[in-house]
Amino acid sequence: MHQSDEELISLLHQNGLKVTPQRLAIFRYLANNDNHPTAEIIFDDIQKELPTISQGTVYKTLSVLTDIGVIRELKISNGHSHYDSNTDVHINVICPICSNIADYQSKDILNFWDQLRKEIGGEITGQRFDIYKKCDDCTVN
Amino acid sequence: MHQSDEELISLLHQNGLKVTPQRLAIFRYLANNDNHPTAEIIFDDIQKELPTISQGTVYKTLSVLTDIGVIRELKISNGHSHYDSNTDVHINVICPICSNIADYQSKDILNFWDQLRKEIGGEITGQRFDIYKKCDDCTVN
DNA sequence: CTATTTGCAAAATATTTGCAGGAAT
DNA sequence: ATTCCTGCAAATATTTTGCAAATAG
Repeated sequence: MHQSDEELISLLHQNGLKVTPQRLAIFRYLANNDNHPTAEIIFDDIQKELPTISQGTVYKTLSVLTDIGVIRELKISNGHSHYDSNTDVHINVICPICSNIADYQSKDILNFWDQLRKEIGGEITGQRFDIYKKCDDCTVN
Repeated sequence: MHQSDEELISLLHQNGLKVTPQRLAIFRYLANNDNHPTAEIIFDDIQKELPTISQGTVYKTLSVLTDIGVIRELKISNGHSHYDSNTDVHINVICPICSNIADYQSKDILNFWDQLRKEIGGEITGQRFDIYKKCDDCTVN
C-alpha cells in the first residue's frame, strides 16, 4: 500500500541526494498519515521527534520529496499546500468547509484515465482530479 | 459559448451586489480571453481601459465573480491563481514548464463525470480535473 | 575530506484587509 | 439616502532564500 524506506533511499541516491533523519522522518510521517497534512501540521508533529528541525527544512524536504516523486503536493483553493503519499491515480474529495481531503479510488477512474491518455496523446507527466463535497463532519454540523 | 453581460448582471442582483464598471470590465475581459490569466495579468490589461483601478479591486472583483459562479479560480502549483470563464466540466491541460493552461473538452469527460457523481453520491458542489503536459511552445524549445 | 544539508532569520511574494471617499441603486 | 464599492496603503501569511555550522557519504 504505502512506499517503504527503501524506495525513498533508492530515489534519493538516484538523484545524488543524501539520506538524512529529517527526510526519513517526514517521508515516514506522510506514509503513515493519509489525512493530507499541510507543511505547518507536519512541522508541528515532526518536532516531537526531531525537536531542532526548522520550518525551512520542512519546506525544503517536502520540495525534495515532491521532486523525486515519492509524495504529491496538492495546493488547494484556500492557498495551503497539502501533501499526500498516495501517488497513484485517484480522486481527491475535498471538503469546501474544512478543507479535509480524502482519497477516492475506483476502477472507473483508471479506465477513464487510460482512455483520456490515449485521447489526448503526447507525454502526460501528471494528473490531478478533485471533487468538492462536504465531509461527514461538516454535513452533520 | 461565453456568458453574456446579462448573466453577470442577473447574478449580481440576485446576490444583492452592485453592477460596477470594474466588475463588468473584468468579467468581459475573461469572457473574451480563454488563456486563463492571473490577477496580475488582468490588472495590467484592465488598466488600459480603467487607468485608476487598483490591484485590491482586481482581487476583490475576482473573488466576487468566483463566489457568484460566473468564473472559476484555478490555483496552480506555482502559487498563482488563474481565472477561467469556462465554468463547464472540462480538463485543464497545464504546461509544467510555462504554466500555460488550455481547456480540453470531450464527451468522455461528461460521461465519466456523470458516472462518478452517481458512484460517489451526495451533494458534489464542484470539480476540477488537471493534467500536466508540455505545451507546443515548450516541446519545441 | 567534500559536497550537501540543516537551522536560523531575513526576504520575497501573492493576496487580504481597513478605511475614507466615491459610486450605484 | 443608504448601502455597497473602490482605491490606497499597510498588514498578513506562506513559502523561499542566504549563509555559517553541522552532517552524510
